[in-house]
Amino acid sequence: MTSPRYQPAELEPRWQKVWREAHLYKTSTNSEQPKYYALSMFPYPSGNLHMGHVRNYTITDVIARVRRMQGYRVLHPMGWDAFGLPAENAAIDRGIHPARWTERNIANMRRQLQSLGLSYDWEREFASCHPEYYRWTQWLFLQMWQMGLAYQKFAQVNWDPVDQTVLANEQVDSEGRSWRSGAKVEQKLLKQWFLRITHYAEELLQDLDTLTGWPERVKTMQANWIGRSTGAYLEFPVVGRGEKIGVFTTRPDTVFGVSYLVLAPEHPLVGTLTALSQQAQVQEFCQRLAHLSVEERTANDQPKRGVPLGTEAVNPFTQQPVPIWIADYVLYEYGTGAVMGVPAHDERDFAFAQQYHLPITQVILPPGVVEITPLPKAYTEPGILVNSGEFDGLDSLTAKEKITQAAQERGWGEQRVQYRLRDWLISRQRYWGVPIPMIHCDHCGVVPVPEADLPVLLPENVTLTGRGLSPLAQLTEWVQVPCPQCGRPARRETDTMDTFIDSSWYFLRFADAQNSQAIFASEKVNDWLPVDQYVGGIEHAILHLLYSRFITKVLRDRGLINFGEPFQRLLTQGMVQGLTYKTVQTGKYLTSEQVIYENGECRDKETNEPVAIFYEKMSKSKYNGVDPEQVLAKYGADTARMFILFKAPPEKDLEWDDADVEGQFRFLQRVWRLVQNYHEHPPPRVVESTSNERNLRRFIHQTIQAVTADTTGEYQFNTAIASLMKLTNELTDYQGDNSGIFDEGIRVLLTLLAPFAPHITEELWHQLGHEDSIHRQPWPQVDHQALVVDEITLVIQIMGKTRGTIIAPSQADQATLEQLAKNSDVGQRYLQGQTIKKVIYVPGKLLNFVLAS
RNA sequence: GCGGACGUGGCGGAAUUGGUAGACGCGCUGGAUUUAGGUUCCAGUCCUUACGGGUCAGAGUUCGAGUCUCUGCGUCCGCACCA
Repeated sequence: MTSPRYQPAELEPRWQKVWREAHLYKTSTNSEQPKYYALSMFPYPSGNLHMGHVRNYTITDVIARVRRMQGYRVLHPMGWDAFGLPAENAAIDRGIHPARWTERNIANMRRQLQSLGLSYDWEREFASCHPEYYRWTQWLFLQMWQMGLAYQKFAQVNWDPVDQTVLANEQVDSEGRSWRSGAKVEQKLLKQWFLRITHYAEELLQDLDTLTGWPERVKTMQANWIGRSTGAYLEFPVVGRGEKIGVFTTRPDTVFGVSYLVLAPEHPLVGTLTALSQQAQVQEFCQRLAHLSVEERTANDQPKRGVPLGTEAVNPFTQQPVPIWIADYVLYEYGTGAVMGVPAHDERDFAFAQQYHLPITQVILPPGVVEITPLPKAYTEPGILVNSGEFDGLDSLTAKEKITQAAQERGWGEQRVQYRLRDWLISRQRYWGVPIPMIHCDHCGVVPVPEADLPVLLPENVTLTGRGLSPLAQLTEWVQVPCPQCGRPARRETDTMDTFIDSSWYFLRFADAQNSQAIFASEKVNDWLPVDQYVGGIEHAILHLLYSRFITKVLRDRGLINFGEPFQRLLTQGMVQGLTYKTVQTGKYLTSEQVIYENGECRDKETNEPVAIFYEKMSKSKYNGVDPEQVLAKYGADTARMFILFKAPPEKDLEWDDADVEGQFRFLQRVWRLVQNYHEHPPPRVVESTSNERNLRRFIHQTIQAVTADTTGEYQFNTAIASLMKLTNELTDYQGDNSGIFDEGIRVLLTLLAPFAPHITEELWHQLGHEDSIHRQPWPQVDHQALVVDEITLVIQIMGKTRGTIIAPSQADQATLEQLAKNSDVGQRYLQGQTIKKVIYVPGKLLNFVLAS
């Protein structure tokens, strides 16, 4: 009798079809069961799955499958983050309508996902570009408008010259480049829509402490991004005029050391406060700055440049007049857009004062220093106040309080908390996004589209060129509408929303995905949410994860949900890296076919240039990608899943290695053979239990314990699979004299392996004669009786060094064990003629003899 | 500059949280099967002939340190003129 060979290409699609037709992964709504919501970040439908997706979805799938077997009702959905620029660019480049391009991509990626054997409930699928979804995105925007959280203002905004749109601060990297196009971002003054995320700054920061299931570094990044600082708001009256200049400072204790004030060049007071004599110079300075990119302007190593306005303000504490300047190092967007210059105690002010020969007045002495000597650089640490009138002799900490208090009492200022976080700019001058549901009327102003008129449909017939105005603005017929309030002719808003809004609430919609009457039923969302386990890339540490937390709090305050944090546990999976070839000198990326190995060195076939080989994140431009479809075709989904989970722990980067993929394929074949041999040559049945049998049973239950811990506590799928390999080896080597335990071993192995390799386990399960799906089996329970041992290996240490082990009865007491140890070979060798000063006994583990030296 | 994470065989990575360092896999070495290559199976694989020595380096706490503390070195990541 020949056993069938393991052929994933045949059995995987076969089982996928069976599961689909049986609705095996439909979400259970049995409220008797505890709920579990396992979610991967939904993908942008670019057209093809990459390995990063495969890793992300495999991790979440295992978690979902384990919970399902453990008796939870599991929500494990999938959808599409389907608005965005690539669709529009495809339309411009290839003349395909974004909607059709997107639908086609979704169809292909859905097929790819299904071939991975992922246990999604496809009945809850949706795409953010469908009106059934985005009408609720618009509805959400209207709620925020009513709450005063959505507003329009003129602002210096980040303009991406390549994608022809504005960007949020979060979408510009530290080099001043667009997160998407990589183009250097320019500054433009435009009227734009914002969401008032700053209203939640304090809560977004505070609640980070409650997110115990989040990686520390994500929380740190968010905390830094929010950037809370405490200090004082102080006002300096302008000499001879009514205006006052308000500044924010974290160092009110240095206020007696102010030798000038600086406004940001964009500050509205610049115009009125510039003296006639300085007008030409100031104008020229501002114009020069306007031409600089953010990066050029804010580079740290640049000399600080500025111009005096020719007017003065009075320091209320000293009654001394100080000159007012404008300078490039003061940011209009932060604080009040104006600062007090204290050169002695601020590095930037020090550099500026030196350059323009402004006075440097020391008002803080380092602890222990009593005399003022000229400073070589700014002293920025706390210290003792001098030259500060009534506050002399106080330490910085106390002085901060007292001076702020004094300012408050005398009407010069107040205590203030300042955040680095800015409001979220959501206007996009692009087509493929959610139309902002607002109407501009010359008589009524900005008027929201009535809820009954939602959705504001994105018009289909549009010509996309990528140039000029926002595409919607060119559709005169679409733009012209009667005002909902007065009925007179009015214009639609032509900007669309940042696609990050779509993804800031999609996790809520999955709880009630088909609702056509409301954004969702609150009781369903309150039942399923928060997400128990969220899995995605670290690149969203700030963007998506901060926005989602914000929107969740907004909906809570609107009374729609009863929780304030959307994601209980967050797992940020590492990158998938591919083997990369790059020429050493020219830095050119090569394919594996373009290189040749000579004398152990790698060289460019064409130029003979030396080539560096290393691992780097997979990407098309680096020729280091591995196509999931090809891997699936060659080894099948189970092998791909096993490899990805085994090669590295989920948070760490993963180096793709074909040899290791082979290794996983071999392992699955060993499992296959084990089961074939098992039911072809059934071992004889014996009733009595032997020590051999007890050992096997203990091994089986140790494996259950280990795999359960690795898949439900800290996720360590690599060690879970290692345990399954050990069990497989143990069962393969087992010289069976009783079949009952061996049966149990095979059954446990297959059920524990099922979440990782769903197809092969289902096939083998049925080969063993079972009718029901293995994925409906309960998770194996640890029998603690089986873990009990009658003999233990006790470690013998002498002075803390391991010198050997002894086998001892597990019930033996310390005195017995000590005697056994002394009589053992190790004892004879090391303890002869020595004085034992002390014995350390760790029950079940070790005996340590401390000798008199 | 500020903040965070990390440093273990040839490689990816384990180590019940202070108790036999190197599980599991890859690679490699030898052997068996095979006409051969591949597959499969068996044995070995931290260094050292041994005594011993080993978790980036150095110090400390402890009966005992990969694990805790301090110093230094190195790598990676985030933020960066935020007043």
